[in-house]
Amino acid sequence: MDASGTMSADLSSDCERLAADALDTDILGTSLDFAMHGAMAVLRRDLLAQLGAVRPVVFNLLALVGANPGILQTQLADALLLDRGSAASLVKKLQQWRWVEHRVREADRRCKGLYLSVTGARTLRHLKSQFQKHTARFHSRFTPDEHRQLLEFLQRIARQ
Amino acid sequence: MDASGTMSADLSSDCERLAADALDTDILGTSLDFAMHGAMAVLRRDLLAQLGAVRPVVFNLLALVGANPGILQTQLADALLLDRGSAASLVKKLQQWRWVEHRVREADRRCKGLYLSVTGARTLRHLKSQFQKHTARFHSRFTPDEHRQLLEFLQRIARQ
DNA sequence: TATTGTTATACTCTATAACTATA
DNA sequence: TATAGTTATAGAGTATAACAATA
Repeated sequence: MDASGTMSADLSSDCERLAADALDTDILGTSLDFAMHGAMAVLRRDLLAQLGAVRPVVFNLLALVGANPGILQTQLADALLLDRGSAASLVKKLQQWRWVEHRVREADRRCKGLYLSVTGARTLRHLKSQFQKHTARFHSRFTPDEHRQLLEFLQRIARQ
Repeated sequence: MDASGTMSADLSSDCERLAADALDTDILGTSLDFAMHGAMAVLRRDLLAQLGAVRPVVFNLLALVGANPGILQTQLADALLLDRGSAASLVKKLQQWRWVEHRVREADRRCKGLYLSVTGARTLRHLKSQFQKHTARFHSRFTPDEHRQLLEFLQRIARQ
């Protein structure tokens, strides 16, 4: 349609856009992948703005170390859905920032238990309060039942 | 816990991992962001394996051009949630592969309408059948009602 | 001045693979 | 031989910004 609402028979001689809602989204309209992509994009943009310079994966890692003092890198990798190399790079960065410390386990010197530093613990508390603001904005779009249901749906997809 | 099921008072002298299901997931357990991340990872891995060398975004782009002959790059960018630069790079690649062609609109020579080539149309048909196999694997985890509900939930998040 | 498209560049995220040290 | 961790590299995906052509 052009601006006056009539069909344009020849697009190549009419630079009006097809109206956005006149676009045929084809498979995209019912694609789980694409709907997920869109939801992720919005969620992520909001979370990034809320956490500032801290990446979401760093927040997740801090939360896990905070809740599981002595956790190993390989366990972090598993829980965060990362490979060992990516987990190692992250941990190295967090150690340079002095947010995380490690102690080699004497019983098996290959293993390093990870712990939050005092600074790391303080940072985590701050990030959690920021995360709560982010979470609240999206929780408010769902009833408690809907939210539980959505989480269950997502976990059903993630289950291998 | 160690292998015998007793608590280890001193982790630093015990290299047993905390059992995976004994990990405290803290906020990750109820985090929409993390659940979404996990679901996306599984969906995406499956889709990549099914589409072979073709990236999901390329499939989405082909589907849109196929369903909307003459569509503009900026419209593609909007629909695919990309910026114009990324859309331009994609379109350029697809033109080099001879899957997509363009015609400059004489009424406004800034605009290029995009169309599938014969090869592109054939490729799209193949990719759609591959995509269906992927889709079927995940649809089977949901009743039709649940699937509709999940899509609606995701769109509710994506709505700005 | 606004819009379409182009190009170069850079950053995030993650994977792969080769490596060391320890068991 | 297997496991924990390290490091270098590469690729996908996307954003930013400066640019040209057209309106």
